[in-house]
Amino acid sequence: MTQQPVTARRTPLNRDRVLAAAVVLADEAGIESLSMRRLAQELAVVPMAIYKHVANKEELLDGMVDVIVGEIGPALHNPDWKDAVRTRVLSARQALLRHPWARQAIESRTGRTAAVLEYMDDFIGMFLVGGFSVDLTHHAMHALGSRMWGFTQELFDNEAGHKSTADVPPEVQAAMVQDMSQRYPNILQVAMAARHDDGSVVGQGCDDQFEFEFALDLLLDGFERLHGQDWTSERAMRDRG
Amino acid sequence: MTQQPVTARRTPLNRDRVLAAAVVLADEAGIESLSMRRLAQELAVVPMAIYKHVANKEELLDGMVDVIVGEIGPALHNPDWKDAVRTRVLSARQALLRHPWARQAIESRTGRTAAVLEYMDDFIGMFLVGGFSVDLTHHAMHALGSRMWGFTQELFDNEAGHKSTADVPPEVQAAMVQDMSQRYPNILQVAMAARHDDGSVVGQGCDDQFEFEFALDLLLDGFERLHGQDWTSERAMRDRG
DNA sequence: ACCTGAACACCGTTCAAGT
DNA sequence: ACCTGAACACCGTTCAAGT
Repeated sequence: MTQQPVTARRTPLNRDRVLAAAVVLADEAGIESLSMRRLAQELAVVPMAIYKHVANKEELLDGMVDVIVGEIGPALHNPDWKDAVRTRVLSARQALLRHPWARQAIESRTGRTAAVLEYMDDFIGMFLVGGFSVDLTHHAMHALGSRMWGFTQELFDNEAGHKSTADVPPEVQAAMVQDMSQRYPNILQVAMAARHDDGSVVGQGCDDQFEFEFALDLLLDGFERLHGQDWTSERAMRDRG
Repeated sequence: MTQQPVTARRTPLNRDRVLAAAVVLADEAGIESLSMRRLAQELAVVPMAIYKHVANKEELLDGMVDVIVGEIGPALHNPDWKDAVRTRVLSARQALLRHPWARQAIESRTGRTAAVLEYMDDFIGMFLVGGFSVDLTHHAMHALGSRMWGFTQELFDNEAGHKSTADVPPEVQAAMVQDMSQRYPNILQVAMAARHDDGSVVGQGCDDQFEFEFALDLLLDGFERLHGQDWTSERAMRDRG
């Protein structure tokens, strides 16, 4: 029997199929490998066919971010704002962790799509339902910044590259530590203090999830304190001078 | 008299001249316009000549980040850690604001150059000199995240594009607000509450510097509190369960 | 040994020629 | 009217041929 043509050939292209394929391609080959031409190839389609469903590459990336936002759990209608916000941020983080490229994509977007605006609107709603003033909510959103999307700037690269310090000869590793301790004594101290299970050097073994929650809770506790004392930006600006 | 050849022709190329030209080009034409070929043209040099001074484009970007880091004021040797950190972060912010592309460049770098490591080492030193435990310092650095470099994720795009809401007809603006108030009522509330001098809509009129300092101080106050109660990550993890 | 033009293997997107 | 091949105007980087 003859081989069936790939499904991509049979079912007609549509926006969702384009976006889904783009997400898979970015997941598997990395965002730097995502090109209109490569994507078309993956869809078994001529490059220009994609332009029927997204205006250009920018719109493709917007759509991909929308897909990720769609994977974030819904906002809880919960009077306990702290729990609601915390839960949703950690849900966003889970979605982000499934798609390593998403962080960079979100950072690079300048405009905001409808899906993103909806997410933010819901997010703001959690503070307001929790009794926050519009004023404090505004500044809290700014303070959360990218943590609203479940990510933080990493201190050190923990991407591919040094997944295994095992294949570096121990004497070379020792020399590196020696060198680091002279050049960057403070970094070394901090790196050594961070628990590590594998005896590796910098940027390893520190628990990203713990770091994320540490910073998140620090901010949430701060918001709670300000909320409790009826903080207003006007008063804060007066106090500052 | 004959025109002198451009200085670029006469003084031989070196790494610093290449980096300086790249910074100027990115400042003036935007980071998206910075290509090896365009940079070569700006230096009145054949494209391949640049490769004598930087291995590839990645290294060029690394070097450009180093230039910006070099513009940040030195760390203060100040027992008042809070003042020292605050001052330096705001100095970093000034440097960043002079080079709009720098934020994206820093975010995109995975490895860390010597200049960046030095900056971080100095930065850590401010906490240690201030009496912080290595443990708390570690987590504080993570919590600061990109704020260490003087930037935060913007909530809304305030780049070029809507510098003047003036040229949008008022009836169109009114219709947009009407539409927003139905779709994204919470965003609209927050946007309206943010003071604005110019009667514009979303993302305008909110004082970025105030927002930055608000979040920074919230974190610094949090660090101070934890420091005062001899916080340790071990205890925090035990408490969390 | 050093320098560099041409070439290679790509891009995103336009456009006119085909059905 | 729709689709698409070829073309355009770029990329970063390799490499061999020139000095």
